[in-house]
Amino acid sequence: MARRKEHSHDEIRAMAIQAATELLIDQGAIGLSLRKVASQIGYVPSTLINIFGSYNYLLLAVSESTLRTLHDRLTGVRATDSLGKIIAMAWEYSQFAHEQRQAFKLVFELQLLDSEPLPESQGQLIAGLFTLIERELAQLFPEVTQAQHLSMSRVLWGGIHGLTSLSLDNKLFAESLSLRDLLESHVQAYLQGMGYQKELSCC
Amino acid sequence: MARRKEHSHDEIRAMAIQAATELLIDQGAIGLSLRKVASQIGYVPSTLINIFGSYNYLLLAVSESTLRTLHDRLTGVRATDSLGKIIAMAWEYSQFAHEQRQAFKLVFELQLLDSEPLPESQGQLIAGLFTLIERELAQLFPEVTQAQHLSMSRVLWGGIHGLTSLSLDNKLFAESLSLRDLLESHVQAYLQGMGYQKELSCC
DNA sequence: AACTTATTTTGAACGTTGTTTTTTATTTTA
DNA sequence: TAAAATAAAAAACAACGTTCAAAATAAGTT
Repeated sequence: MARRKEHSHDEIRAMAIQAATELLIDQGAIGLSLRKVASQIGYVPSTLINIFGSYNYLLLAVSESTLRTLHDRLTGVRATDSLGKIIAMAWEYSQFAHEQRQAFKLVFELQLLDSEPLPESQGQLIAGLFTLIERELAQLFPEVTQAQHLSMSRVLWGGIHGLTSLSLDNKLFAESLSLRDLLESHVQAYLQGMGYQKELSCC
Repeated sequence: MARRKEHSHDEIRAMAIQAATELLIDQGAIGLSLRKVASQIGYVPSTLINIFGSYNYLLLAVSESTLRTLHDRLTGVRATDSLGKIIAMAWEYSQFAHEQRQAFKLVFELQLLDSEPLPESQGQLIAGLFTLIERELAQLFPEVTQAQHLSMSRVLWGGIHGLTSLSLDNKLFAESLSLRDLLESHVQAYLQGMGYQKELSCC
């Protein structure tokens, strides 16, 4: 058979990504498969393989879509000062992770084969998350080099990501502690340790 | 057929865990399967299912073994002071993760079904990692409550784990920065921000 | 010692997976 | 209109985890 031409390839791409995301949300990662996605949108496995290249690349497209949504959520965060903004973004990051648990985990747990190189777009999307923090750091530490902004943004985001990931799998083993407080403690104390003083005249 | 009785169940358990670990090391997570583990040790898939309960539980046993090794590595760390010890353990943690990349990822990415409850032993093993840091925090902050030691240990370990995980997947996007420096910056600055002063008389 | 009963490993079967290859139907081109 | 190119579907394939009935050994009984 051939070319029903009801939908273009780009349309099929979008349909597949959406169907996969929905399956991921209400069936979990275990309930997601190429065949289910295909049947969900009225197509057949081999058609999706032709379009995406492989099942892994379909999952990568889902991951990319998730990252875009996350990035949009983070740019929407507002706060009065840069410190508050970093803390608010940290909280937004963890909230998103909990709301879209399976999709979030997919982003960081999907592993491609050696024959499936990671597209640069995916890397740029993650790097874009770091940039959001670097911008605020430039405000907080105008006297410091950009290389140090880079370093600090990695440490900050690494901690935010680690706390979020562990919390997501209930591996913090501290029921009495709230994730929000942990995130705030991390950001606040690290920046303080790096020399940040909240409009404070001291010594 | 039955009861070759060449090996006890415990022996088969150990053989399977070791074979799985070896497959994991030199074939990657993709090259690991119940059937391969079985054939590697001269048994058959259903035998391993009888013993472990499911393939997932076999993987959980591998994860447990990995956690034990990691814990042993961390307890072997020596340093002159508590701050140095935390930093050294952070570095040891990340080194182990890179050396046993696939096994390390398995620990945090294995997801059980709802019908497969997580054994308490697994939780206690992870909690045991936090305890190692709590002990040092008690030395550094003798005046502070245990609840705060708990909180600080989570923040510290969350950051260490996050930086390590991102580095493991090349998702830090900062080739110029060394993981070691990032870990040290994290631990040092956070503790400083929390009030730690390295034998310094100030103000 | 022979027979019966349990026990335990196995082999075959099942349903599902991603992927490859072949077939078939449609569209485009000559 | 006929031939060539194209694209979707169907079928086949190999591998997976799991289940289940059969088979072979061990243990227990007479």
